Amino acid sequence: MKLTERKVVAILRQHGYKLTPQRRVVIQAIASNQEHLTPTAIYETVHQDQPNIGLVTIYRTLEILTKLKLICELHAGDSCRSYTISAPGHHHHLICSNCGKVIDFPSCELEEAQQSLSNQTGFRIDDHLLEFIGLCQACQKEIT
Amino acid sequence: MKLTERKVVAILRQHGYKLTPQRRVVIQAIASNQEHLTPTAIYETVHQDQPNIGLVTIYRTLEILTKLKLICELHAGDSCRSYTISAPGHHHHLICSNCGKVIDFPSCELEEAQQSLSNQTGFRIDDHLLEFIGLCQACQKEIT
DNA sequence: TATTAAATGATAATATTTTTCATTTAGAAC
DNA sequence: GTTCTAAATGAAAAATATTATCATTTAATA
Repeated sequence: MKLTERKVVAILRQHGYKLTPQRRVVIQAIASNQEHLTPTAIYETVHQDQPNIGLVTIYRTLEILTKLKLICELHAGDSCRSYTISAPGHHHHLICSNCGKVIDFPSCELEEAQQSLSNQTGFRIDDHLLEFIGLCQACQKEIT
Repeated sequence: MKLTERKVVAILRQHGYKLTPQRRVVIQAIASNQEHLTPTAIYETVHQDQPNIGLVTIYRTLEILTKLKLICELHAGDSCRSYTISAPGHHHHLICSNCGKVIDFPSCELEEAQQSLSNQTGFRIDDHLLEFIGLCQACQKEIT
């Protein structure tokens, strides 16, 4: 279960951040969208409800939400920086390269690989980036 | 064993691309560097040998080399787009977050996970992005 | 309702990437 | 070696993305 809009809002507050209407719409835009969105796409979306919002505010909000791990930054595909609402705990993403839909999954079987890699190389491994890219069912049909 | 500068040059030619001095120095810069480099970093490096080279040429060369899979694009870390010389076949990267050093490793134990994920979601999975991020031995010492 | 630190928007600055086009050049043909 | 031609280059500008600055506004608290 991904975070809901309400929870994100609550956590933001718990961390001492003010809850502005601008932040609300940014969170809503991300949370209510199955796809991952670039900063510009988010800007265009929220601009409909909130015509005065500045792009800078989008960037600032994304920075905070990322820091608090309320949203995730995705890298695969065309855009090198797009966002989706976070699932709790350690997880990864499966992304549709056609429509951008994101599915997250918790299982991570990399612990072992990571350990042996660490032994072999002497690296201290802190983190990893894993994303799967493919076509969702709907897009498979659509494309054929 | 990663590709050597010579092999990259040969493959480039085999595919009908001309071998210009500019492309040579770009390849050399990437192949001879243990770290991963951003387009700008490559530009600054080659600029020493070849002061007239344009940044555009860097971008164009990187595009071709990536298409031919002679270099790999990395995403983790600060810069969302940097390059390292390619290892042959399917492989992934372990990156030092301090010095940028890149180690590649062939083992990929994701086939199984990928299959079960595909079954669960109905996605057709085409690709995946996996990078490990940590500190190399030298940097571990340096930092403490 | 008043207060204040935090947040915003406007603007500009900087960085990154792509496009356009006239000029140059690598490689093939002779 | 010379000629030819498509491909590649560099310069410049345009387009896009991101960050910094600062005066003004506002959410949260008292």
